[in-house]
Amino acid sequence: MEKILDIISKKMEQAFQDAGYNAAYGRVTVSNRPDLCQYQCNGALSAAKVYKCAPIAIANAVAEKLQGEDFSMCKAVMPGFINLNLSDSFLRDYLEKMRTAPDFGVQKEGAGKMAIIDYGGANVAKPLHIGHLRPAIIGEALKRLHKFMGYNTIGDIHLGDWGLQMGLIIAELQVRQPDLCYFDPNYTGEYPEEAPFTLSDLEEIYPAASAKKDVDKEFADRAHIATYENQQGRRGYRAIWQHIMDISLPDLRRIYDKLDVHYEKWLGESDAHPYIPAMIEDLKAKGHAVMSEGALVFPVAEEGDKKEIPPCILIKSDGAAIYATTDLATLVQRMQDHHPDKMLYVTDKRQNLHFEQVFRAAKKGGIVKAETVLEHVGHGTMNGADGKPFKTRDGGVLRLEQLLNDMTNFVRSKVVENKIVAEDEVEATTAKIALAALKYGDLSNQPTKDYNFDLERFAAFEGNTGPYILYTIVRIKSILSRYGAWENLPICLPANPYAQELMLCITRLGPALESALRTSSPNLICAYIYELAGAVNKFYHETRILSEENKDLQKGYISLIGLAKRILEQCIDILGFSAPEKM
RNA sequence: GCGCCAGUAGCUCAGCUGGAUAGAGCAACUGCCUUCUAAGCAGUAGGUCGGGGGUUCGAGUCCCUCCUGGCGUGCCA
Repeated sequence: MEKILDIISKKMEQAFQDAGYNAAYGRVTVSNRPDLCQYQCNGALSAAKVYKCAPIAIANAVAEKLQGEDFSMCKAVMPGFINLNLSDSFLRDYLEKMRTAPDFGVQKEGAGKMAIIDYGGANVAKPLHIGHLRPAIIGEALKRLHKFMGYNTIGDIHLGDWGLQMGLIIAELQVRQPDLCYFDPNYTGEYPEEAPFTLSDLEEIYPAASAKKDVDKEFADRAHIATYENQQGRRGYRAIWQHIMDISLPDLRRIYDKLDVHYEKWLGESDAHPYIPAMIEDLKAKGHAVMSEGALVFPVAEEGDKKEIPPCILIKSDGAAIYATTDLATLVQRMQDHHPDKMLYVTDKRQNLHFEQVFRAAKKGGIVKAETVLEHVGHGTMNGADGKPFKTRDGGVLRLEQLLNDMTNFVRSKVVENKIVAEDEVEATTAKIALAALKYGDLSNQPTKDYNFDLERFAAFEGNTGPYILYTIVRIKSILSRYGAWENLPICLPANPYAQELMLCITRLGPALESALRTSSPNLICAYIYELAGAVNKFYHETRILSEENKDLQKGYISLIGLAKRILEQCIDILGFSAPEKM
């Protein structure tokens, strides 16, 4: 469906033209003075400069040309604004079309296109911690948004399973259990099916090894060698690597499931490895890859750079591949397998330069097409309530699962206190509210900004929070279930100002989703549904629905809140959570 | 040094391509439940938009400069 702003802008542009002015001045925007009008056009003010006459004269001339039954008001006011109100019938008809159209008539700009969203970035052998929350939540929301907007989507977790951390674990394991067959270069038999370590062993080994490499240079060297040898396919190391994968992945999946975050592809850096040699040869042949300071690099600096862009390092001086190498090889793989039109990387914003380098190399090297969209969605850091980096009491990093448990426990106590749901529904309801609190709390911030995590504020049952949105939906559900069949009732004319405001708010769905997509900003969806929920609650408060005696009017009311409910549910589904029946 | 980002109410943040009176939430205070879930609604109070210049009829928004904080800046990811 065409957006209202586009419809009335066209009419306004025509009116400018009819009045003898450039049509480009006719752009209409949502009013910033809702007390005066619904929509406004400021074009006469800018036009006045060019045509050298009073803005109000232009506004008057244009307003006179702009007539039609779509408007209940079209008025020029000082100093030269043109204020517009839609007619009630236009509004009703537009909403009725939204109600009956698939996906509310939102324009599917991604139709026929493929988008790959790379988010998560979990490392195997390391427990998920709070640093993994944002990419998971933001990435999942962006993926669902793309899907809703018509894209074919693939979410890829892009595991960290190939870098130095694997070498560190291998090296540390050798220190602890030097006699294992994996370390015997002459061993030719089958390796045991059972790993010589457990999940909790791994979770202890990695941080220990990581700390050791900073103080023990000899150990660090061994870890680098192990990294390289593993990448080269040393049998025993690959067997250990497989054990690590087999132990880690189910646990990662378990926690992502709890977050309602799901990946179509569980590929990692290791999967890109087979693509590296040919890619390197190709880049060498094209003259892009050159030796510098002992490493093979791809210079990506360009004229006009404001700062010095270091070259993209392809092969380190010790022979091993690096992050940039696997990212480029992953692009080769993705282009071959899926031919994506767009790829989004959701990671910490501090990796911005890295992606700038990789993207430049990918374009210059012909790995992706010139028109392939590559975007780094760099997110900020989640800090503690005090604004400082989030630490546990003993100074460690808080596990993601612990964070989720804390939130769940907090919410459960409130759910129990409220006594609205039956005892056997407490857990399911709690889980939904906790997830909404956590995700909405995160997603309502701009992705790029750091924010402070405050459990009590996020889970607060009032204000701009996930629970507030859920509560609004639950209230509507309650009315609809008492009313009965509501799905096929037509929208009626706006019978009161609250209904009108709600209807106007509903029409802004499409633009809200579009700008969220365009700027990769799920927070715009949050802002939209907060506004919509507010409009619903005001309407709810001011309008008796179930006791309305005019049955046609009542049908219209029911239809209206039914539409609002469907939109709210669609939006929170994009954000990655859902509403309970009661709360 | 260079580059990027941020600085808006006591706190946490919105503010779309410059436009009419800078908006929410929390905290504070005040009303509204015998009536569809008060996890709600309505209201009061609170701001020289980091400082200073400039462009413009008009600047939180654009340009310059300074201050403060964070981050990045070739072999980690």
